[in-house]
Amino acid sequence: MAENRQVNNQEDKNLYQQEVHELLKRRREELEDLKQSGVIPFGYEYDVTGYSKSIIKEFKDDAPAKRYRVAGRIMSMRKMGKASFMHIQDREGRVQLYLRKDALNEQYDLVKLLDIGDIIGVEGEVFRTKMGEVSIKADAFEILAKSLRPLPVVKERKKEDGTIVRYDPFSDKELRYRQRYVDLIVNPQVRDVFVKRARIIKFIRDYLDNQGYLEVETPALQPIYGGAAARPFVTHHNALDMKLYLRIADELYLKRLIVGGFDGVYEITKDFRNEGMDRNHNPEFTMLELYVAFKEYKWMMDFVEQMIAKLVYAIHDIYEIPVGKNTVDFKPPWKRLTMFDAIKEFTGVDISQMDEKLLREAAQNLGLELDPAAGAGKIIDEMFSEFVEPKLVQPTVIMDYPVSMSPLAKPHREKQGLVERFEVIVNGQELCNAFSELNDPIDQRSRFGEQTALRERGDDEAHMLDEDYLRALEYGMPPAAGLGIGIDRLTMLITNQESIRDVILFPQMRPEGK
RNA sequence: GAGGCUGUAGCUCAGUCGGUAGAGCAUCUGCCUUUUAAGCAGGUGGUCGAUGGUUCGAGUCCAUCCAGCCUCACCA
Repeated sequence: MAENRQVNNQEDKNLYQQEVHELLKRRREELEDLKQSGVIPFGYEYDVTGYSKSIIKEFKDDAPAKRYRVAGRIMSMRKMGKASFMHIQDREGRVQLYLRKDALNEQYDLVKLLDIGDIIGVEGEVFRTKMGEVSIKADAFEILAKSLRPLPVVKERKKEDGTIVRYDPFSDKELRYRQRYVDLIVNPQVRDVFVKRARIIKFIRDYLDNQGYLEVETPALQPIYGGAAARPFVTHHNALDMKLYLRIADELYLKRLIVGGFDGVYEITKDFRNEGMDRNHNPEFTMLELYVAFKEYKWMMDFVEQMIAKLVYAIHDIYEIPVGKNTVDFKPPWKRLTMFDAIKEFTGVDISQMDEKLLREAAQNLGLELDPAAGAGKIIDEMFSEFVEPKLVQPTVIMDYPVSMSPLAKPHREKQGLVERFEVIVNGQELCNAFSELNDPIDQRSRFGEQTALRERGDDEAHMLDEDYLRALEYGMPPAAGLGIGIDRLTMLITNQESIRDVILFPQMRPEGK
């Protein structure tokens, strides 16, 4: 009850502000004026025959004028008494309109009721103005949606060298994320990032489909979560009266499908992890996972290298792209280092023969502060994260990880205590994670046992024992290589965005309170 | 979770030592039929994030809270 009242108060307040605020009030009055004069301020359709950029591109000064019907949002206006110029924005970009009284006759009176932000449809001939801009001379227009809120006005000026100066850009990050629709309208570069994101996902999907891999869907609601070390979101199913978790990874279900006889499956979907948020973490994020039967991790290295390089080329037409202050060259082959060699290269310390005690000493000599509970694997990971990872700017494959950090990966065929796992590091960050999949059910059970022990010691991110997954492995899973790529971070890299919030349309935010 | 920075008009921002809240754009009125950050003249518009305190007086100083960003921690 108290909650309802609060909501109502909030609604009242919003209504009140809409009533009172001068700019909102004015637009509502304009809307009434339009209705009074018999104009429908929210049209039903518009038969569009041309788009801004294409129209401008196809224009020829010496050819007969072409007619088009265009539709878009008014982004700027210059009203000059009996003639007006405006730019409308459609899916391709912007085009200038020229509206004059002697072409529009009595309809010209409506022009004074148009605002920046309104969506209109316009019909007319293309021509070039005295100042040289290809424009559309309107002989009719319709209002398709009257805008009732003032759009942030971003003015642009083209300098003589062709570069565009933007004045008063809509730049408040909080407002941009909360009102992404406004961000997309006024910041074309934001739109571009999300178009690229879509192209990235489509490229990957096409690439995998063309190689014969099957796209599948596995449960997002899971009774037992697994496949990664993370805390889950918990929910409840009413009819079954049971606790369910939102997936933190797809891995264990996809490998069940490898058991089932599909020999190449992938999924591109949302995972959910109940953790802190920062420039690299959003509670829901998009993962690609791929599993290929009868292959192992070195095959997967070649595969990822090719796929990512081709992806970068498909998006940018070049392998070298700017990432932050650096230029990253994705052209294969990429440097490959074992984790031990990488640590040796950047710290001068050879840890390949060290036991936990020696490792601890070596780490402390390098100035690392260690949790006393940290085991050998954790210490190695710390050393790597601290001294190596930040320095790897160019794509680098790091391989052969300690077994204790990889409970689902297959033991290294030659090196005791390691698994056949690799990550690709770019610009100091993990781009993907992959390994030869553990298919020995006895070994897998004992790995789960170690995780259970960790869980009992209070590590709530340790893996849960998944009895059904073990049952599946006991039927026999072919050897397989698996790969995980965070699509959001991949997109950050390829579009050179420094925050995950800039590649997610609606990033998670605290509730808006006023 | 800790520290730092930020919050002033629809947007982008100034605001000095505590002394009657400012600019540009948007918006309104008037003029203007090839303008383009259109122009010219004149207006409107503010719970200074919220609450409390100090003070004769707070946008400014103090405390608490809210939101955002950054760094660290946690975490892939």
